[in-house]
Amino acid sequence: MTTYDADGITLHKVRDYVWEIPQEGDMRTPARVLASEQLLDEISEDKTLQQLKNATHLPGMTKHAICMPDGHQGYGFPVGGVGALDAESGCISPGAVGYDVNCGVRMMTTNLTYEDVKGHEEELVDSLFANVPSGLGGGGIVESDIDTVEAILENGVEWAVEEGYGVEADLLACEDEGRRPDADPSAISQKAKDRGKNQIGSLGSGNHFLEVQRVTDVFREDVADEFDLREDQIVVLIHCGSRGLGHQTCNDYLRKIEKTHSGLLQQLPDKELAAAPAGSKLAEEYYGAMCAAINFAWVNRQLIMHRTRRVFERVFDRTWEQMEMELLYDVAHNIAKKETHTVDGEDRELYVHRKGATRAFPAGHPEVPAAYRDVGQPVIIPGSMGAGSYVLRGGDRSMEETFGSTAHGAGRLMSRTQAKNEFWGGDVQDDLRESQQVYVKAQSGATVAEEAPGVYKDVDEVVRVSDALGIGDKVARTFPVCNIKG
DNA sequence: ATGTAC
Repeated sequence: MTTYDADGITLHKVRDYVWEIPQEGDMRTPARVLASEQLLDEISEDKTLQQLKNATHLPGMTKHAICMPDGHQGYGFPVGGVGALDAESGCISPGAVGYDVNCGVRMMTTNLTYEDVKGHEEELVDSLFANVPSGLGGGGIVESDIDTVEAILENGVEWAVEEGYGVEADLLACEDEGRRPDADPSAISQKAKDRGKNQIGSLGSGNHFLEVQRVTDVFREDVADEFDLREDQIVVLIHCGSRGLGHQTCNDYLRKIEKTHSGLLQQLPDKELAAAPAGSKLAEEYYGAMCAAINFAWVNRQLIMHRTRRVFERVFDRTWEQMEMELLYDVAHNIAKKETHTVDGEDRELYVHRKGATRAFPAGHPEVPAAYRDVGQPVIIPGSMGAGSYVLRGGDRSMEETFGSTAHGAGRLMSRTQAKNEFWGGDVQDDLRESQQVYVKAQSGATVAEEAPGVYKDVDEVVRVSDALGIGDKVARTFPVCNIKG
């Protein structure tokens, strides 16, 4: 049997791209890493494998804890991690969802081609930068009060459409039609609501961005047709999350859960995995709060998308309807969701934690929107500013292999601090502009350095593994035209 | 990711 030794943790090769850490000691299940040897070399550089192993100690872990090909170290639980925990006898863990609840991406298609945009890059990037709020701290598209925040937490994108920040069709291209029904605004603290009220419609900082892209390759013509994607087409990618509101919510519940469920905490190998037992008051409250934060992040992306339509109208002097600027899909990267999965022939209710992982339901799944049900749900994988991004579709093997999930991006190779030592933001910007015709505008040079193309894994390799495993299949590839960030 | 610090 082929094995891989990573600093005290031995992985056994199950088959191509599937590696298993066998169950031992207090592990409740084995753990699996889905990666090529090249990616496994990178994944074993930090604490990812130890964190994955630790995750198998969570009560109710089902089949195995999984690390995606883009996995790296996170708070307690790997980014690029999937953990399906029994929703009746298991638990729910905020650290396995992530601080930025419903950090995610959406892609909007257009009928413009690269030729239409060439020569307008400067104007476009300046106008987007001036009109889409970004960076740390406050200032969003809507300045609101607590009542408005509560309506957003309760109603999600429905609120945005009622207020004129979108159209009915936008709802259909969103998971749960843009509204998580289990949201409980009363479970979100006053402090979190205060942080959220002047950040509605704002990108934030870090790896969050808005990018105008062109489609460079189509791999599955039939699926690309259904997604309305074709070569040379201009599309827009928006990557952001729930800002201070989600961050505060994660923090609030970690502290409450550590205190109330200290007995469970003591059984876990890492305090950062703090979890609330299924059925407990805190598990219900956290789930309601997380779902409300999910709604907030959806509205955030919706407002930014709508503002982008307005910017395109001014720059190209046509209406957004004439440019057919339609939402392809919106995917969540950081959530836990109650889902029914078949495990050993039995239907089970599970809290599927996807932290830096994307739902990738295949063709025929009833929760895939009708427009995509015949081909599988769109999966959007942002890469770096120098490498481009991918659109996949949920693969036929995803339900069996990964609880209907795949990777979420390229995955970091180095920490932000390390990135700032290696790169200078201004140089990165000049390089992208001169050698790749990519126009980048950011609030802070440090953010550009932190997000330099060189800090990311090879997105082609990540996607190749997803495709080879049949969990997310390649549909199209895009390359940046201009990018704004925090 | 984040009012970049409990």
